[in-house]
Amino acid sequence: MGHAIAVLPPCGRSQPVSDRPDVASLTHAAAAEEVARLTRALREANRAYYVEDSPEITDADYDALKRRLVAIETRFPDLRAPDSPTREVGAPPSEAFAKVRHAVRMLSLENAFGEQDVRDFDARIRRYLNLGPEAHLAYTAEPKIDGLSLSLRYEKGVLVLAATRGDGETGENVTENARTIRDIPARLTEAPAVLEVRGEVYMSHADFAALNERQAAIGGKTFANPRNAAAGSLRQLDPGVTAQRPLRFFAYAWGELSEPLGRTQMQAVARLAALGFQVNPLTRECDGVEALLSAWAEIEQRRATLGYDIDGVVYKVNDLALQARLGFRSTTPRWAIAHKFPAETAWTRLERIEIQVGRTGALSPVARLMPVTVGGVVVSNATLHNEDYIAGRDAQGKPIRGGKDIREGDWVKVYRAGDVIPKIADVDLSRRPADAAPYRFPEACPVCGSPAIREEGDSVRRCTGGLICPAQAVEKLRHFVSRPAFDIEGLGAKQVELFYRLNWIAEPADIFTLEARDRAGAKMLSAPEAFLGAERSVERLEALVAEYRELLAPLGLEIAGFDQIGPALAALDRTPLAEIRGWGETSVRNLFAAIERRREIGLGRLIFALGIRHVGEVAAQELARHFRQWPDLAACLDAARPAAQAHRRAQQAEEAERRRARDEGRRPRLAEARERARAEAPVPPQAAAAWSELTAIDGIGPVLALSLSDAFSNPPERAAFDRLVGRLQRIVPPEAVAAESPIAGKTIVFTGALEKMTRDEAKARAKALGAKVTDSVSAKTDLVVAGPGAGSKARKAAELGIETIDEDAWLALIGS
DNA sequence: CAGCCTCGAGTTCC
DNA sequence: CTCGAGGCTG
Repeated sequence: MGHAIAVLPPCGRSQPVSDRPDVASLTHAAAAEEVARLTRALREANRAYYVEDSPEITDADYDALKRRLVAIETRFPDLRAPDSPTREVGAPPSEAFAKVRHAVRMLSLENAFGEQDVRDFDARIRRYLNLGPEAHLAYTAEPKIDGLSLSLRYEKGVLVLAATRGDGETGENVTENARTIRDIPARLTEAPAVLEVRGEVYMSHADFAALNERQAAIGGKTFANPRNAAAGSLRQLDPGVTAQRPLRFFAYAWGELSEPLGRTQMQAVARLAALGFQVNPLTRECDGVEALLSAWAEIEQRRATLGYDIDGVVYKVNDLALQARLGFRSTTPRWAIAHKFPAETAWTRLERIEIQVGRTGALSPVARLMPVTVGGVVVSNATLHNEDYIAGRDAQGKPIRGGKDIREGDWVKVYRAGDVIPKIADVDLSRRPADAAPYRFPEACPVCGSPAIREEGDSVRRCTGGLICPAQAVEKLRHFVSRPAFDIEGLGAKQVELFYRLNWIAEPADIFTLEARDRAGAKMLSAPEAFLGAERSVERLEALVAEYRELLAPLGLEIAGFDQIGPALAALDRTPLAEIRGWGETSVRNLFAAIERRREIGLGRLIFALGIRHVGEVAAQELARHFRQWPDLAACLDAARPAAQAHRRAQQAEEAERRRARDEGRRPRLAEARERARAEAPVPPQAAAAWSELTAIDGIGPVLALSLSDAFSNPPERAAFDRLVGRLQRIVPPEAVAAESPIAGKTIVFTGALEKMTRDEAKARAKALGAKVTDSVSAKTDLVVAGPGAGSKARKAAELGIETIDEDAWLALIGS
């Protein structure tokens, strides 16, 4: 069984750090010996990594060694040498936790906020499994604990690894800390050879209150709520501190297993309890959706008396074989959902509305609030989405049902959507100040002053400044260095922003020349005077002085007036980065090494990093898989340009026709308008071919194709791409997906009825195995799976001589 | 052509 | 985490 998408290596296998005795049980002599050994190993690894550029051990192993050394040094402070590899400057505390890959991804859950969502969930599952509305379908219901998820790996019954969820794929190794939690057994008897138990670490209300009292008494920091207290406690560098914190653990799921825990969710949970884990006593089996809803109501009633925080009820399909059939979407299982309790709300005053400018130029209004506690957290900002949201109208200008226009000075009801994002639920009109005026949304970018335009049918107003706009430039850079993009260690959002403001980096390519400029003693991209520009208004000058005062103070430079900004920038320009306050030899060396490492980058990451509108991680990966080489992508886009232009002209013609028709009060003749535009400027065949190659890629439609074409044919933007690519050493094509699967890279068509699985399932399986599923048979089709009742598609396949198999042969082929 | 599903973009707080 | 919208399916 197992819905395990076991493409990732099991965590912690190659590094037997766990075989070594607990730090707590080490003698001083043994510790000293191990410190010497770890120090040697880390030095050697550093040398291999930085000097020879050929890492001898993996990052995870390196982190594991380092983590062990930190633990020993924490227990025996006298063993911490002044030149210990753990003393690297600038490494934030979280770096001390090794990163570990989960053998089986830790997913999040889809949320349901009302009865209807739950009924939709049930209906969707029935549809997917081909079950009628009356068919018996059992679920489980259990309280959703408000803590943090943890994965515990047991090998031969011994706890070898505890990892936080992280991004679901990679978490942090917190084994030493987890060992101090009473509910987490260090050893299990009669456990499977490999067992990954997943559950929630939490703190009870009573323990939380006592902890905060203790913290207050010793002048330590107190926590806002039990969840933060639990998170803060688990992520202590010193396991000794974690041991003092009253953490608890409920088990409710599992990752990699060497043998099944049972046939159903209920059985598996019972087995976890039998193995010695705490499982939530309110977990129960529910027959059908009505039973789920009454379980929800009952658990909500008992919420206040449980003694720990819960934020909803989790429903799961009980039968594990059905869970396996249902499988996963990109980040959530199809067989589970979290039915949330209504969010807590609080009233406060909206002080003012500010506008932020995003990477794509979107102007987003944010409400600055009088700080207020909502659900245990102090909230001082809330999103206002867009212009219409504030005005209380929808995109068509019609008033939103119950919508009110939101004004500065209003009293507003705040809640945290999904317990995270603060939003405004209501406005108290009776308390509105008499002088409150409707908010006027700016029609120019507040950062660069360019016009901010709202395209027809679009809900957001966008700054048209493009790369001219500093806000957009910074946001693009932040996107570039973000985790799913270039992910340069030591160069986070904060740093790129600083470097941008100091004029050391203006575009991605500049990151790769920074070290050379630093060495040459001239990091700035243009002379300080030129960078600061000529005359300005008095207010602008004051703003600049304030901005640079704040920016430069942490670097040890005091700014009193405008005249001092230039010289300060010039002084920084000459000073090697390693000598600037806040930086050190080691952190600078690490930063430059991290930048060097990224001269080799996956094509998908590169495409995503460019920050082209509509092109996210998935589309970028899809493009990379198709083109495999950067020049091929660029060539296709160059070739497709006339077709893209034609597409845009056709769109504009359609739009114009729509407007004309509306004015004249007749029905628009869109096809005609399109046709006319097309006839005026015919598209060369190569361009048409390139355009269809593009739009034939899974997930790439005309909007994405146009956006890509725009980016590549806009000269300044294209030049920036080319400069960046010129600075890279190697662009790595994506790994062929599941190359070992018999259908990898093939194009498959399903036709007729399928009896043993639904069409959705069959498609999902085929995609997971690296195949492309389409629904029309063509010369490009590799395989047709025909069930009973197959008609024209099967005939066409036969005509074209395409391999056609039945459902049983298909099942045999994919091995299930 | 109309729903449905997924992806992309923007946002908050610690 | 949510909303809007792009793309695919029927």
